[in-house]
Amino acid sequence: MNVTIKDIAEQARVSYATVSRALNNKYGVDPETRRRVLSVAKELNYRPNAIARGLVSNRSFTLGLILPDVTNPYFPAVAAGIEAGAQERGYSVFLCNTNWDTRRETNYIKLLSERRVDGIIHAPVGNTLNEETEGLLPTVYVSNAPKNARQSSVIIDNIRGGYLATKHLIDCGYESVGFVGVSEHETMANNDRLEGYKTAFRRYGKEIKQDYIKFGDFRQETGYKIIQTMIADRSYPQAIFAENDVLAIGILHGIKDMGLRVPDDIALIGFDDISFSAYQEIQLSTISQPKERMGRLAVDLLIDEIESGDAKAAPRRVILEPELIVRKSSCRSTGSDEELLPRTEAGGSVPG
Amino acid sequence: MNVTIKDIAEQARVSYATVSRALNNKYGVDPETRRRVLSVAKELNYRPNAIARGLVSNRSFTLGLILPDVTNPYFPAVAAGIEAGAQERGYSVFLCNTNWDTRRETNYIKLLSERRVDGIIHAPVGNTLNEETEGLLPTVYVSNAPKNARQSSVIIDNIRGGYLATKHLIDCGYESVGFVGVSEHETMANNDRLEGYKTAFRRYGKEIKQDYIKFGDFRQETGYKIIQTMIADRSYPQAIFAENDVLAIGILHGIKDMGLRVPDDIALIGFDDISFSAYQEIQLSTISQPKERMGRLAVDLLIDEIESGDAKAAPRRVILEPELIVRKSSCRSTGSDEELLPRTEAGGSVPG
DNA sequence: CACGGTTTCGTAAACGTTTACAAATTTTTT
DNA sequence: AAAAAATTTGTAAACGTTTACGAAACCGTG
Repeated sequence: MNVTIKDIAEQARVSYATVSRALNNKYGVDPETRRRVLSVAKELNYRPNAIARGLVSNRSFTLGLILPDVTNPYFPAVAAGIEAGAQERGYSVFLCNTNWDTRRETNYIKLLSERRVDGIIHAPVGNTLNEETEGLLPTVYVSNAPKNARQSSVIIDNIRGGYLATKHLIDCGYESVGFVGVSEHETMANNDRLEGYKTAFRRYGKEIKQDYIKFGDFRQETGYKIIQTMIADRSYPQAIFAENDVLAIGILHGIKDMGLRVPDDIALIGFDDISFSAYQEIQLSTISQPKERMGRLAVDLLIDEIESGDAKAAPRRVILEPELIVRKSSCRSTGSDEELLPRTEAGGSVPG
Repeated sequence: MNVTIKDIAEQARVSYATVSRALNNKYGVDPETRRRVLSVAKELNYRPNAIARGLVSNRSFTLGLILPDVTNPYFPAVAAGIEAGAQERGYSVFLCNTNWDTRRETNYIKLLSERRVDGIIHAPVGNTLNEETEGLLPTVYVSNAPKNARQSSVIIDNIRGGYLATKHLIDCGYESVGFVGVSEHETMANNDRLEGYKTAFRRYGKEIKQDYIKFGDFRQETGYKIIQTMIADRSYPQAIFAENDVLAIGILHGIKDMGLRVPDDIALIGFDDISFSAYQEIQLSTISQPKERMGRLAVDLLIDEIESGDAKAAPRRVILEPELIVRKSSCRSTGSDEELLPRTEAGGSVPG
C-alpha cells in the first residue's frame, strides 16, 4: 500500500540497504547514488515508517504527557511549552488526561510503556510515589512532585510562594489572614503552600487561627460555598490566601454575592496566575508560575536524559522562583521588598 | 531488555506462536496451556510491544489531534471529549498545536502520517482545504471545516448561531447592532457567523451599517481596542455581537473602562460559551457549543470509519445545534422563541 | 484398531526498517 | 601493473509481533 524503502531501491537500482543509508545521510554512499535515491524518494512521495524504524532502533521519539485536567487553564499553559519543546526536538507527545484519578495515572503509565514511549512528563495528583510504576519509564515530574521521587522534576518553590502570598497580606496590615486549600487530592505543591503560609506566621510572631483554615477541592463552586458559610457564620478573616486561582475566583464571587467588597472587607490572593486572573473584572492578586517555561524545561530535561542515556544518573530537581503579582484583590503594593525568607534549598541547581 | 513473547514461550514450554494466540484470546489453544501462558506472562510482568504489533497489523491504535491553540479555553474543552472517547476505545492521541499556522498544520499531517496514526481529528484554521494533505489520512474535522471538504466533520450550525445571537439583540429592542469578528484567520465557522448576522438583518428588514462591522484577531486586547476607538469616535451601536467569547470579554472591559455600562449603554453577546463567560463578574450572554460532546462525536465518527474500513464512504457532516445563553451582558430574555429561521440544511444527519 | 475429523501446536514468513559484515569496486601507493 | 587501502554496495540478520499453513496429537466412530 504505502511506498517503502524497497520500492525506492527498485526504482533507483540499488539495494534497500543503500537506500536506507542514503536517506539517513549515513557515511559511505556515493554522492551520485544518494542524489538518485533522494530524487526517487521525493518522486514516489516516500514517507518513512516511524513504526518500523522504532522497532529496530528501540526508540520511538515519542513522549507521554500525563496531567490531571486539560480543562483547567493551568495545565494547557504548561502543556503548550511541552508540546512546543518536544516538537522542536523531533518528539511527538501523547496526551493523557487522568481526571485527578490515581488509578488512571497508573493505567496510563502502563499503556505508555506498551507504546514504548521514550519517556513521560507527569503532573501527578498525589504526594506519594506510585511504587508500581516508578522507574518503569524515564520520567520528569512537572508542577508537582511526589515526596522523595527518584526522578527529575521541574516545580516552583511552593513554600516560598505560600510565604510570599501570606507575607504580602500581612504587610498590607491585615490583622487576620485565613487560608483556603484543597485537601481532596493532597499534593506536595499544596502541602508546601500551606507550609509557606505557616512560615510567614512564624516569622511575624503571629498565631495561626485554625478557624480560618479551610479545605475543599479545586473547583470554583467550592470556594464560593466555603466563604459564604464563613461569612454567614460571621467568622471570617480580613484577608484570605487561596491555594489556587480557580478557588480564589470562586471566593471572590462568594464575597461579592454576600454584599461585601474586595479587598475592603476581605482581601484576597490566589496562586498560579491563570490567564483569567488578569481580567479587568477579576484583577486577582496572585503568585505566578512560569508555566510555559516550566513545560519547556521539563521536556528539555527529559530529552536530555533520554538522549544522553544516563536516565539513571542523579535526578535533577529544578526549582523555579514564584513571583508575587499584586492586582486589585489584595492591597496596593507595600513596597517592602526585603528577602526575609531565604529560598528553599534545592537538591539540584536551577539552570539558566 | 524488555520481556518478550519468546521469554514467555521458553518459560511456558510452548512456541511463541502459541503464546501470541493465548495472549490474544485466539481460538484454538488448550485452556490449560492458555492458563499457563497467562500466568507466566503476569509473573514476568510482560507488556506487549505496541510498536511491533503495529508493524505487522498495520494499525497503530493511535490518532492525531491537530488544533490551533491549547491555550485558548475553547479547544481544551473539545480535546477533553476527544481524549476520553479515544481512550475508551483503545486509542491514544498525539497532541499537535499549530499556533494558527497553516504551514505547521501541513507539517503535522505529514509527521502524523509517518507515525502511521490511524486517523486524525483536525480543528483547522483556514476555510480552504489543503490539497497537499487532504486524503492522506482518514480525517474528521471538528469545530470548523474547510469549504467542500471531502472528509467528515462535526461542527455546529454557525449561521444559525450568528442568527440567534443577532436576533436576540434585535428582539431586545436595540436599534443598532454591530458585529466584531476575526479576519486574520478566516474560517468557515467565522464566515458563517457573520452570515447569520446578515440573515437576521434581512429577516427583520433592517439595513446593515458597515461602520458597525469591525474585524480584528482573536485576542482579548483586540476587542478591547476596537471598542475603545469606536467609543472615542462617538460612533458605536447600541449592541454588539462578537464572534467569540475571548473577543467579547475584551470588548466588555473596553466598554467599562470607557466609563460606559453593559448592557445599559452597550449590550453584548459572544460566541462559544467558554467556561469563564459564566463567571459572576463577567456574565456574558453567548451562543453555546456542546464542546465536549463535539469532541466525542468526532472521535466516534473517526474510529467508526477506521474500523469499518469504509474511510472512503460518504463523509458524514454532523451539524449540532447552537444554544442561546442569556446572561447579564445583553438583556433579560425576551421570551419570543419563534423559530423564524429554519435550521441550516445539513449534508448528513445528526445522530441521536 | 484403522480412520476421518477436531483440536492443539509449531515452523516459517511477513511487516519496514537499521546495521554488522562481507563483497565488490574504485582509488592510491609502490 | 600489482598490491594495498579506501570507498561504495549488497546480503543477511535483527527488532517483536501476527498469522497462514501444515504437522502432531487427540477424539470418537465403525
